[in-house]
Amino acid sequence: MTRKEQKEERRQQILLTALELFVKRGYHDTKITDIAEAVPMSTGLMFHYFGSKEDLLTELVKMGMRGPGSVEGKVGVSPDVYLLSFLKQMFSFAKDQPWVFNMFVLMGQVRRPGMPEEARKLASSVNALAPTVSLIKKGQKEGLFHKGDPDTMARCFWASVQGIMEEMAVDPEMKYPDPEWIVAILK
Amino acid sequence: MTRKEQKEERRQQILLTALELFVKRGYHDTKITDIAEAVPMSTGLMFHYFGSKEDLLTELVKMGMRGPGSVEGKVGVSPDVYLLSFLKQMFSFAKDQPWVFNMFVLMGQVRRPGMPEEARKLASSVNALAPTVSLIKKGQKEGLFHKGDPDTMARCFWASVQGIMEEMAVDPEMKYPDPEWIVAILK
DNA sequence: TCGTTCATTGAATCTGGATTCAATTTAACA
DNA sequence: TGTTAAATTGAATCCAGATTCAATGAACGA
Repeated sequence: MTRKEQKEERRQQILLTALELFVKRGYHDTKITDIAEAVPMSTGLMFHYFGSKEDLLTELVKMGMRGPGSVEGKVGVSPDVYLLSFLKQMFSFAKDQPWVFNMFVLMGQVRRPGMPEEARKLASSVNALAPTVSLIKKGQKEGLFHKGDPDTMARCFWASVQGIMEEMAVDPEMKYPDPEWIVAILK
Repeated sequence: MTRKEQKEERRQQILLTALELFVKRGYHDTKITDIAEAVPMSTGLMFHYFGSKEDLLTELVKMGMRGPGSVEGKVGVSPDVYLLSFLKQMFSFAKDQPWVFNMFVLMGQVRRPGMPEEARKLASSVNALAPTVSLIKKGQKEGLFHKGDPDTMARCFWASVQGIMEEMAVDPEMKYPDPEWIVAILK
């Protein structure tokens, strides 16, 4: 089955390359040709591995959904510490595992208007908010977080994180922010 | 000169319509046809007013640059209060002057990769950060804000604001966040 | 070694929109 | 009212990319 493994590896190669380009240049400005060139591989061959540019994006989203992404919150860990460590980990990924970081950014971007419907719906279907909402409620009960609608707070929190991560993705020069700052939105 | 005024008004009409659509659906997914239909006006006529879709975007950016946008910080007002009132104002604009709000969001979006170069460079040229940076330094001196690189802090602050505003722009249902939460990033 | 299947290429299509344009209508102004 | 510039239309054209495809090469099993 070396043949099949070979193919799977090539697929992965394309996915990773596309991920990087999509995040760096934006989906619409990344031509199939650009990805092919970066892999590298002929343009036509891209379609041997993925049915279309949209499919490629969709696959990335699916990959992102399988990933470690979610914020579940373990019992016994206080909510603020938990979110903090999540952010810390994500920032550290930015260094040694850029693809995890990029994936996070992409997942956020795909939800925005103007992105292909299928991928968009998929990405929007994972309600990443829910776990955070209950984490926030818990935090409020414990007096760790300030008052306010937990749902709105959760959205603000992630919207901020998304904004900051995108800033970082676009400008690798940018210094890493202190995760504490971001969690402060809830405190 | 009624003729000229008439034309200017029509131009404005197009700009406002485009602004709304660009923010709601995204630049790439908004076809010239969509704008024309929304104005309403024939497709061809659009090019009587603007040379191209990119020009239209560029004009919007120029308009945004003339606007009230900047955060200057008056002497005598403490930095945190100042930023707070800026956010409050922006949120209230979301209700009665959506175009101001949308413009703010657009200016942020245009800086991102994948947007037309000309508009992108233009929008990036206004260093909106500088005033905030000095505001932050001042705030730190007064002990209002926490320690940290002022530049990074400013970028995080605005990236968060941008993220949250986009969230609001996409989902008008969303409840308004308390501006205090956002300024908390700096405290 | 031979045939078969999968990988690969890149030039030729195809297509969604942006853009153009010749023709038509409108309305300011003499 | 006639003249003329400006507004307007929408169908035809153009073009950047995505997508297809016939041809070629490489590797595997019998």
